[in-house]
Amino acid sequence: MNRKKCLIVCGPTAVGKTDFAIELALKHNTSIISADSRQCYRELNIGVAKPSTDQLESVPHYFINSHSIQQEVNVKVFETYALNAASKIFKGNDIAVMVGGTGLYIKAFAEGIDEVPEVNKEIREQISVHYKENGIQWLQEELKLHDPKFYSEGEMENPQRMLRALEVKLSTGKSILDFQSNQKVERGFDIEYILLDLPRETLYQRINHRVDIMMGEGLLEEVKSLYSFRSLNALQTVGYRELFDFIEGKHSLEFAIEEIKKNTRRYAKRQMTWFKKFAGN
RNA sequence: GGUGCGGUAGCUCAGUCGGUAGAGCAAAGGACUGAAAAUCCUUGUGUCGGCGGUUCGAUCCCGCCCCACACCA
Repeated sequence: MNRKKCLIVCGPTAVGKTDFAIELALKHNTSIISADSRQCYRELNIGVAKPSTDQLESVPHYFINSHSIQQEVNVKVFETYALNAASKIFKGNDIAVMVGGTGLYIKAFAEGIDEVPEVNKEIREQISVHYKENGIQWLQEELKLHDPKFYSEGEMENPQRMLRALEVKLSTGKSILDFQSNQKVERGFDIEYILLDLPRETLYQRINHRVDIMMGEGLLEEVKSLYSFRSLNALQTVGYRELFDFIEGKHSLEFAIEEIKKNTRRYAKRQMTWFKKFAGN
């Protein structure tokens, strides 16, 4: 029996991953698993640069429009979903195509992510409330008290990591660091990375241009229609946050658009640090 | 034409009572185990507008010139 293979197309935003992956999937007569933490939401469209309707009809896609912004989607959800999708695809194909820009999701799919028991929802909520009221200093004190291992080894200036560390410790009694094995799992299929890249200047021009196109397509109207959901994780997204600020009168539309471009460029830069590592393997 | 105020890092500016300079933003590099388009870390040499003068030494003081802004004509 043939060994199955997943081709993972990665690269910074606006580099041309979508078109490339469609061609690749058509060539192998297979399906695509998206590894994008925002395109999975059906309520998000213009701002997340989804494949076109035609493209979605030409190749079956997984993890596009598969969730609602009101659902909790995270790296574990993605890992489970993507592995399931891959096994479905491999029933009829030797090749699967994955494409996306979310480095952590790709890593979880390719190398696995350690199992951590569900955290207690109430604990999570309480921690969140306390943090909002008392700031990072409170988190530092709590971790010093409850999770000295994380306090000495973890990222003690990074609220998101600290929030997670604290909720895990208080829910399970163990430090999050003790759940982390740093072992890659064996997936039972081969993985080949295809890194798409462009000169920085060209990429930045494409990003700036794409933002203008999104505005022309009605991004502002889409954002307005989602305003009441602005506090959801799914809406902590470049292109949406900046326009929420504009809607609230914090700055002009021109400024918001420049911010979207800038934040997209920064995002692309962060993506590259993930993909350089993948491509190096 | 005259007067005033400026010309310092890509941008906005601070500063050096004369010993060749530093913040914010931008930018670059990096990290990443249930928010990841998130979150966090690191990185600051630039003819201190030009040419002269004074001085051991000038970005700083003096002179002239150029440029910008404001006001007066």
